[in-house]
Amino acid sequence: MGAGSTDVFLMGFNDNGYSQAVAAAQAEEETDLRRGPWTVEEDLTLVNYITNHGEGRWNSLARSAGLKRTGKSCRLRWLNYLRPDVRRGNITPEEQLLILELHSRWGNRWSKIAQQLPGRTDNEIKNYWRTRVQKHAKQLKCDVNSQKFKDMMRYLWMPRLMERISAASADAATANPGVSAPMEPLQPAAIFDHVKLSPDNSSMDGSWSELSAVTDHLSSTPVSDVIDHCMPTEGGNIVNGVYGGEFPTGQAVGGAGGYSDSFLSPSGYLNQGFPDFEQSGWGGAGDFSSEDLWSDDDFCFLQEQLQY
DNA sequence: AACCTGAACAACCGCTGTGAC
DNA sequence: AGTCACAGCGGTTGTTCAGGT
Repeated sequence: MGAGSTDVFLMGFNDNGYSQAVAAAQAEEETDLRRGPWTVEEDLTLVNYITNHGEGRWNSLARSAGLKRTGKSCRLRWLNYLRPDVRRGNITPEEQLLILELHSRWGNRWSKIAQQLPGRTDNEIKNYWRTRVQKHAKQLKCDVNSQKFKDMMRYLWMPRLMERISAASADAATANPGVSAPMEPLQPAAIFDHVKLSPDNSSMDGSWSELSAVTDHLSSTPVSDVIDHCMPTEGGNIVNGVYGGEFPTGQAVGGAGGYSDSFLSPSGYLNQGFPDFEQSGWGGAGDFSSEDLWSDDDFCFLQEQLQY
């Protein structure tokens, strides 16, 4: 069936006067639309059709391709699974770091966050957040949206990820001098440099270069030092768990001065030192599983800190 | 071996924004 | 200006599977 005849075929479906929900329900009754997991045959049909005709006009596409699916279902299947550039597999530490950072800035704007992670879908990032990140919050008995947990991510989790990325990068360079590591992990600072900000991101206060400087500093600094020194002074300046774009770059890179040792106000729950994460099972450099971010010991320590 | 539980992922649902008419 | 279809987004639910008991 050519495109022309398709258009003629579709004409009868336009302007039918029903609301979307009613139309969808009716269509489902009349055409016995399929639901649930996609079969291999359906996948092939969809891929073949899009290869030949392109994507878009999903309701039309579904009918024209002969799929007993709603347009929404076809779109979702294509975008989240069948698209050639979809990346499968574990979320890398670099990606985790970026997700954490972007979520702290944008909240549950999954599609916006996904745009910064090539090949990752909003659904995948959303699932990652719900299953991994929220799990940690639950284990720590604090709300994922609480300041406590946000601070925890920003000052414990993210620096730790940066360390792991740097360590893995260094290991790869040592093991294979002159040969690129298979993963070619980005340096922490580079991760943020690679984020392409659209014009509407001007609300981020132009802080990415500053953030890069900070991440540079963090990645070359032991975690305990980070915890001790990376808190901004002048009232903390932490808004909604992020630095609000006012991180004093020069002071951060300079190290001495500019940051309060009192660390987290008002409770100071993280200013009492830091456990030896290497020894307590956070996994060594190069352990890139998405698990092992927190060991049991880590949780015990953190839970103690959170009892205030 | 059977059952239970929870993690991970896929898919659906409801709502909103947008463009065409 | 109002209505409609559609695309897209975020929240939620369903399914599968691995690990534990």
